[in-house]
Amino acid sequence: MLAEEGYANTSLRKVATRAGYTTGAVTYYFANKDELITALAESRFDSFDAMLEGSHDDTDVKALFGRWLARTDDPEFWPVMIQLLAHARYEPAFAAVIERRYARFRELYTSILAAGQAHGTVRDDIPADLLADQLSAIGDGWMMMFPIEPDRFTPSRLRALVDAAVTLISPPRRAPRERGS
Amino acid sequence: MLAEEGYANTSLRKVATRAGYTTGAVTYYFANKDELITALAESRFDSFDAMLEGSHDDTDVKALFGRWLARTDDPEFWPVMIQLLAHARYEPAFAAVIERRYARFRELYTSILAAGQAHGTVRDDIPADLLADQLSAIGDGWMMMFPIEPDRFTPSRLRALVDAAVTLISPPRRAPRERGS
Amino acid sequence: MLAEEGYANTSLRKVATRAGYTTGAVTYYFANKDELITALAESRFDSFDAMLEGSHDDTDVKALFGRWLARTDDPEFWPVMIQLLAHARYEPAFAAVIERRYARFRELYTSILAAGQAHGTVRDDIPADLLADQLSAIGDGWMMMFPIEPDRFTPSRLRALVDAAVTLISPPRRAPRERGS
Amino acid sequence: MLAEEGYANTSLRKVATRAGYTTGAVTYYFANKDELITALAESRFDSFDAMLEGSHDDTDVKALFGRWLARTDDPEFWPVMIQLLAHARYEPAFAAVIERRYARFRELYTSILAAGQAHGTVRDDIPADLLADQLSAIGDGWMMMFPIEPDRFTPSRLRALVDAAVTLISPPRRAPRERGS
DNA sequence: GATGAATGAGCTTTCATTCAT
DNA sequence: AATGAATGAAAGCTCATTCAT
Repeated sequence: MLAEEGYANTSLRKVATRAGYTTGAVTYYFANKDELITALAESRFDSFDAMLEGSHDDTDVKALFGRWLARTDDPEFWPVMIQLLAHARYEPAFAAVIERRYARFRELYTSILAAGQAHGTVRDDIPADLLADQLSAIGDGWMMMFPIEPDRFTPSRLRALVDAAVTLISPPRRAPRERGS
Repeated sequence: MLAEEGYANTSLRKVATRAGYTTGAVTYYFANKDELITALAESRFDSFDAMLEGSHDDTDVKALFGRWLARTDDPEFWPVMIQLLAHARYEPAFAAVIERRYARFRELYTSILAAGQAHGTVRDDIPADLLADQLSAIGDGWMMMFPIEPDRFTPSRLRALVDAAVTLISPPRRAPRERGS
Repeated sequence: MLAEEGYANTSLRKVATRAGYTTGAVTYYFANKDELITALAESRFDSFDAMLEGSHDDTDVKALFGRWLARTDDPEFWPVMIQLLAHARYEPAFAAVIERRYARFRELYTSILAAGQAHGTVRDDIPADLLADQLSAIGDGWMMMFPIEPDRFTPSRLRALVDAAVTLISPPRRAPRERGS
Repeated sequence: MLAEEGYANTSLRKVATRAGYTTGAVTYYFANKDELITALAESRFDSFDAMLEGSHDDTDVKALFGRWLARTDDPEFWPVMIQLLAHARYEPAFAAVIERRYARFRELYTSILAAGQAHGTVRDDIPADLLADQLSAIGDGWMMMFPIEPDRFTPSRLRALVDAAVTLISPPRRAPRERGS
């Protein structure tokens, strides 16, 4: 519902009906709308965690991005996240959940990138935590535009974007060009 | 109101009251809520355009980012944009406005970056349009997290992020490890 | 509605329907249920004030009681007051209205009784303010039982109660009885 | 709950939670809300009866009033009674309980006052049953105002009110103004 | 004896919208 | 240009009640 109708148009009533229950049944399990939304957010982050778990001892940044992009398989995943993130600011308890979860992601990214720097597969002229922030921002930026312009995100364009991102964080190649020589 | 209360909590009533008018006055100027929100979006993009106008014949990418970040002076700017963008998907007429405006930005970015590549100030191993997409995504990603975790965006952190972004798109310096060999 | 159904069973919906309007029309005039109830209370006290106005420079306590009892003409008056008073405790703003209004009544009673004492028509072995409190309590006590046992309050019984109350506050008659002599 | 929140805000859910049970447990013992509230009323009247039992062969009206006022020790007693009485009208089965119980009280009062009249401790120019009604009304009147203006009912004011009530129903002393003649 | 799931109706309140004035 | 009255729908939520377990 969040993905299809947006937060503002998502009502307990509609959620209940869609689930084949009455409104009362929903409020029986979730004290209020906040709790319902927060539960949804936690569940989404859980599934996201599970995805990352696989790449835990991985230093392959490209594979990581690939998994992130694989989310576009489910055309609802990103739109849902956008609705949740956009609303977070106005539900402090909910914002706390997001802060906590996001912090974990950035830590993970940072450690992966730091490992990459140690192995020489990631450029080391920028601190790992800054690189993690940039990659995280790139992912969020894509996520934000995807619901608005899904057509721009063709598989080939996505591949090109991933390749470009990987190039950005790779160490400079040996002899880039005979510039000025 | 959008920034302070979020889209879901913004009503014509509240907007009218805050403006010192009655609800009827609002509906006199805007046929319906969509029109009001779309007008707001256009106005925001206009002010954004005006900002970019200054850097039109500019090839200094860092200055461009700086202007983008200068928006954090107005703590409402980014939150408003997030609310608008998050809602765009569910208001097709409104999404069209955003698509059109965003396309212009990316074109501008692309031309600036292409100019930079021609001058050798921007790396040319990635096509300018892909770089523009990445920079745009980075900006959007920051914008999205800012309303949720404003405290993370200290001036010094922002400066570090800008510097890192500039480093990412700069031409690779002579590979450091070649130096001593 | 208050009289017929009681506070707990009085809904804005029902009030609106009974008035031939929609719920929205009610909430247009009264921001919320409290305000509606408070407005009703004020109006009731106003009509009560008007009643007392007539006896302002009156020292005839019996006439005063008579007017109070005349309220039983409108079989709704007392039940409404009971509902309002019973609910007052749980609506502080509303309780304030009642406190203020009741204080005025007691002052008026006190001044009337004091005048009666000066004229020798009211016993003076009890301070006027205490007498006023007692009379006020008697009136409230009747009011409270009336809605529950209306049948007990026949016109003749009411007359007897008024006469008894007047006797209670009258000065002892000269030679009550040859008791003990 | 009745005392603290008022009848309109008292739900089976809240009662159950406060008792440490589920709603189902409440409906297991009480077929419906009416039955629960009626059971509460009976229990309250029982405890009130027990109080009166002690003064059964008592002719000391002052002591009787004293016991009535002692109820203010429990700041919930009167508010609960008010909620019950105010609601009685709208629950016929419940009103019947109150009628029956109140009738008993008045009978008791009447017999006590009649005994007092026989002993010369109570004025006999007003029939005992009317006096009983007045005293009952006074008690109810206090009870009604207590929850709204508890601060007015200081111990010393209560004592003064009791003394005044006793004076009201006492046999007239020799008329003071006759004294010196 | 008590729970937990669920219903269905109803509540107060808010809202976008309409329209006569 | 703007108000004020009113609608009608929907919102989030609460509630008494039922009933299988």
